[in-house]
Amino acid sequence: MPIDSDLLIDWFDSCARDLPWRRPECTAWGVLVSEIMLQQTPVARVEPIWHEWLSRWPVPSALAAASQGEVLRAWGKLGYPRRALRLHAAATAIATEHDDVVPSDVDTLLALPGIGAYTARAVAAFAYGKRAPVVDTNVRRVVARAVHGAGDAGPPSTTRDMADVAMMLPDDESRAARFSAALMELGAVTCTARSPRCADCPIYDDCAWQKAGRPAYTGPAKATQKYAGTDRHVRGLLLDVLRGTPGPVWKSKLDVVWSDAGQRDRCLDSLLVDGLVEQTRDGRFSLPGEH
DNA sequence: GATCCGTGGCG
DNA sequence: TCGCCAAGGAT
Repeated sequence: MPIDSDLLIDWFDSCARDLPWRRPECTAWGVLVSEIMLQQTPVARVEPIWHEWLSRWPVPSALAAASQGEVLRAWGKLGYPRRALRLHAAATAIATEHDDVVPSDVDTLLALPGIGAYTARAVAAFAYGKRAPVVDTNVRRVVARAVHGAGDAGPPSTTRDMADVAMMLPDDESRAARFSAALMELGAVTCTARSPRCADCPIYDDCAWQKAGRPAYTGPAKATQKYAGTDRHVRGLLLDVLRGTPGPVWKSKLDVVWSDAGQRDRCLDSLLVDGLVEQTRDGRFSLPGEH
C-alpha cells in the first residue's frame, strides 16, 4: 500500500520540528551546509556548529576564502572531517564556477565534491522546491515498513530505493518536496529504528508493517562496524591534538596518543595523504595551511 | 557491492 | 557495559 501523501504532508505541516535550515529565510547555502553536516551526524550535534558556520561564512565565497585549517577547527568534533574539506572545495567551486550561487540542478550538484545521490536531491528539493526522490536512511526504513511490511530496510540500492520513492512522489513540485521532507521527519521522530512510536504515527492505519503484526527484521545482518582501536579511532586522536594546538607540533606530541607505533605512523601517513594534516619544512605537523 | 571514514548518546 | 545508531560519500 503506497503512502497517503495528504496525511503525511498534513502531519508534517503541523508537527515538524522547527529546524533552522527549514525556515523560509534560510538560504540554499544554509541548506547545503546542513545537509553535509547531517551526513551520519545527529541533529543535536549539528545545530550549534551550523549556526556558527552560517554566521561566519554566510555565502560560499566566504568559506572559500578561509584556510583549510580554519575550516577543520570550526568543524570541531562533528566527525568525518573529510566532509569539511570537501565542503570547502565545493564552496570554492560554487564561488568560482557558479557565480557564488548554489546550483539547483541535480546533475550539477552531483559534480561537486562531497555531494552524492542523497545530498544532491535534498538540496534540489529543500532549497529549491524541486521534485526529486530524496532517499536517506530514514526514508528507506519508513518505506520498508509502511509499504513493504518489513521490520527494517535491507541493504541499500540507490537505483531501487530511488525508484521506490519516485513512484510515490506527488506530481506537484512543491508538494513533492514537502512529501520528501515529511518521509524523513517521520523516520527521524516517529518511525525510528529502535522503538518506533507507532501510536503517534499519522499513517498507522495504512502501514503494511503494522497490519502484518510488526514482524522483526529478517534480512541479512548488517555489518557492525567497530570503532575502538581502529585506524579511525587513532586518526581521530591525532587530529584532536592538532585541533587543540594553535600551531605546528613535533611528532613526540602526537606519539603519546597511541602506543602502537606502527598503527600510529600509518594513520599519520593516511592523514597526510587525505590532506587533513600537513608537515612543515622543519618536520613538525599541523592542520593544512596553518604554518 | 563491500569497506573505510569520527564521534557521542542511548537503551 | 557495549553494541547500535545518526539527513552518506568516495573508492
